[in-house]
Amino acid sequence: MAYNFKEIEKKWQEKWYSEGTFNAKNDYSMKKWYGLIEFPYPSGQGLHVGHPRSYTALDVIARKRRMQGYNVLFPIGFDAFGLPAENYAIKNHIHPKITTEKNINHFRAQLKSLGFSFDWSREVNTTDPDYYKWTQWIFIQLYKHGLAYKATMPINFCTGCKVGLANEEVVNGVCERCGSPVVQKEKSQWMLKITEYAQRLIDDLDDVDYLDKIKAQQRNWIGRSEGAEVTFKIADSDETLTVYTTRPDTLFGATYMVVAPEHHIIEKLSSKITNMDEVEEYKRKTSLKSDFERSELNKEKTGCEVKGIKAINPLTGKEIPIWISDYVLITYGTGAIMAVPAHDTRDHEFATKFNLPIVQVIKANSDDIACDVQKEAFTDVETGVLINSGFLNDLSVKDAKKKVIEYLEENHIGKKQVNYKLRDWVFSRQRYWGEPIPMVHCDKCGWVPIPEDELPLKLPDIKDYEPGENGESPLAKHTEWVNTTCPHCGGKATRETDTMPQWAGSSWYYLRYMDPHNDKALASKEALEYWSPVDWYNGGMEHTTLHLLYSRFWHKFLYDIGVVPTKEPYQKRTSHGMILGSNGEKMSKSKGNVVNPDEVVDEFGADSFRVYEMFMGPFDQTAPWSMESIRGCSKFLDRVWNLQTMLVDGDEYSPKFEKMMHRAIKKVSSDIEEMKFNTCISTFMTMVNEFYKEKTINKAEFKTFIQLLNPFAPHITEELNKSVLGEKEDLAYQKWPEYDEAKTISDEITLPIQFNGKLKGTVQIALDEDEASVKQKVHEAIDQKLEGKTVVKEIYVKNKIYNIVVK
RNA sequence: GCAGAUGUGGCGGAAUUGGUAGACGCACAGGACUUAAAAUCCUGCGAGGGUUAAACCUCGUGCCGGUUCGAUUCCGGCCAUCUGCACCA
Repeated sequence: MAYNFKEIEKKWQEKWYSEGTFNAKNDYSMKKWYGLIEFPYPSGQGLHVGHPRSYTALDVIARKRRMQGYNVLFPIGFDAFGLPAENYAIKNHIHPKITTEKNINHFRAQLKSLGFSFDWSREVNTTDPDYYKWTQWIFIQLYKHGLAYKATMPINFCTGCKVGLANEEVVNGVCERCGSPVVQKEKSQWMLKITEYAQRLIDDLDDVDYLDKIKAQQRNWIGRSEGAEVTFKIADSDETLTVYTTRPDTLFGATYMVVAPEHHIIEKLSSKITNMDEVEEYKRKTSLKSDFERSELNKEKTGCEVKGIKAINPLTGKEIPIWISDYVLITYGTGAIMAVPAHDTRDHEFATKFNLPIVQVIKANSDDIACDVQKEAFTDVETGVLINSGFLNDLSVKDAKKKVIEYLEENHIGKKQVNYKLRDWVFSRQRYWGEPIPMVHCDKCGWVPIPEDELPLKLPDIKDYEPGENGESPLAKHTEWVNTTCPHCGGKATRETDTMPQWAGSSWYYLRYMDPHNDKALASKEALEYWSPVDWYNGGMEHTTLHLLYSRFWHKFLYDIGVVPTKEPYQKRTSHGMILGSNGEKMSKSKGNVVNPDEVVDEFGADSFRVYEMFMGPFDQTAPWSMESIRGCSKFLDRVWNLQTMLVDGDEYSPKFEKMMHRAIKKVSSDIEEMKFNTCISTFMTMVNEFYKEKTINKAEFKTFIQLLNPFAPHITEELNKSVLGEKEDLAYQKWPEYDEAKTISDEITLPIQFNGKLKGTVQIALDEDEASVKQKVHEAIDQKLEGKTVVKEIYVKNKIYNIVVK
């Protein structure tokens, strides 16, 4: 007898969502739990089967928390600004607002069909002016506190379409749409000073419960390094060139310098440079490459000597040549390096190619370690000792670093410097479908934020979303919107026409959920105090270095200005693995391996879908989709449904199942906390197999079983609770089952016996049986196999194993 | 290239974190039920050898080496795959 999931699931969903069963309560005296999933971008393709993996996982936890008596906030919303909607609009001439609304309606219906316990009364949408009013408000606060500034930054510029492109739209250096070459074009952009928070973003990781791999990736991305800045004089000039190095100890070995092709020194000294044509040509070639291509190590090094100018090594006093090369990035450090080919792999490669001198200044402290620096750079920091380095000779690398920095500081030619790989956040987009940046430019007053009581600055309703000429935003064409008056002096002024990146809205959405309809503040003080921080945030590993870091940055800023009560937004962060197509590749239309969740729900039901996604593999690892395997989960739920045919009376667990029941409660309770959902499901399956084997289950066992299963398969279990057990109260808020530790422990143990670590037999012993007695039993069981062997040693690990070392 | 992860039967995976490798599921095979099929229920299922059947023996967790009474688990070195790299979200 199969259960009618179509009817049953629909019935419960209608009840839940019309009654608001799962809405958070406004009773701030209750203990709270705030669970968060990354709100989706409502794409035209609809929900991906990957979305429900994360949502089901946190839904399971949220449902368990309600049963544990928490006031649960488990909200949902839509991150709806973005490129795809805009590109669709350009192609099909449908306003992004319309497609976005349509897509959200589709997503909402899909999400409801899966029975997630979201609080739909708090739904947010980043494109709603009532929402982005506060995104703009935060930007203005950032500006007022000096954390938003204008800088000239390169954008990808398509030489064919004459428009700015996102990185994603650049494929192998050409425009995705027209195939024309893409170049880097300088443009004045809004930047956010995330680097000001770099140290705190590292330090405060100690106070949060993130997976270690997430912390590691954030730390590496921020990339703190300690070193020195050293200033090199340019011969016959007042100009200087400052470099950043993590190896100031090798300064005596600096035989040339390399600057990024964009470095300002080139312009400043252009009159002295004798091969400007060559330099310009190299710069032009570089502008075709991304930073990513430029930093690839295995590619052949390229470069060009800047002739006519020389730098002076401040320690040796020698003149050294200056080169430009694209492996030096303008965005890191000072955009210039001192090259020590003897002790840096990249410098060595470069020096070898262009025949530059290699001077050894460090040797190994042991003759056993080979180091022919003409052949290969010697980079070992631990075993190195300084040579050919004047006052640094015979020091270890560590001591030499210290001493040379002291020297540099005393002589005002350098200083100790901490550097971060993290760069400031380019916050401007030359696009239509984003939050307008609420700034006005006045010739007299400069940049002026619009008054806060005029927020939101609404995105004008335009029809031509085509990017403007020369990489301008589409908004730039709408002069009636652009031209305005200066809020400061009342004179003529123009609006900023760039919009914000999609990251803006998602950097603070978790705050809005706490009080989504507030029109006086982004959320009330009381709501922020009660709900902060998010207790558990789950999302993809791919968001670790961008979204997660950006939102931590914004949160810390809001903390600094007294808006939020906690230093960190998220107390705990976990991640889910991607779901791949059945061929083990990423799902994509072109590969034809996309699974539509609607079809799966239609064929197997929401509960089967949810159980399968939890069962398919370890939660934080990628897993391929399998239509065959989901059938197994659907079969499992049929077997659960049919347990009712073997149901007997009983208020307590029967002796034959008692241990299994207590163990199951213990295991499922802790596995959910550890996100080991796959082993929860296998526990349920094993239990059902046991009930089938005995062809009986009593009411007490049945009740506990459906309670444990409820967070995973809420519809079928609520139905069984009502129709079979006749309960009036839904499972959703019933108390989570408890177990008795004493009843999970066996008093008898099957003890494995090994010879040299290999299993040779087993023996039954009592729990904590004394060793002499165990030894006797083991030898009774195994002695015949010991014939002809010499016992060297016997090892007994209490209640675990008995190993006999034999010869 | 840099950074983070992963590698166990035909397949997805489990293993109390150093202690019986392969739980649970899929696929497959056999049986029961049925006129029959589907569904359902029951049984078997790492490889090789061995036995009428068992017992039993050997090998086996990407590869090479190490530590240990004992290694999927710890250490060193390789190889392969996946994810991110700042304007996709």
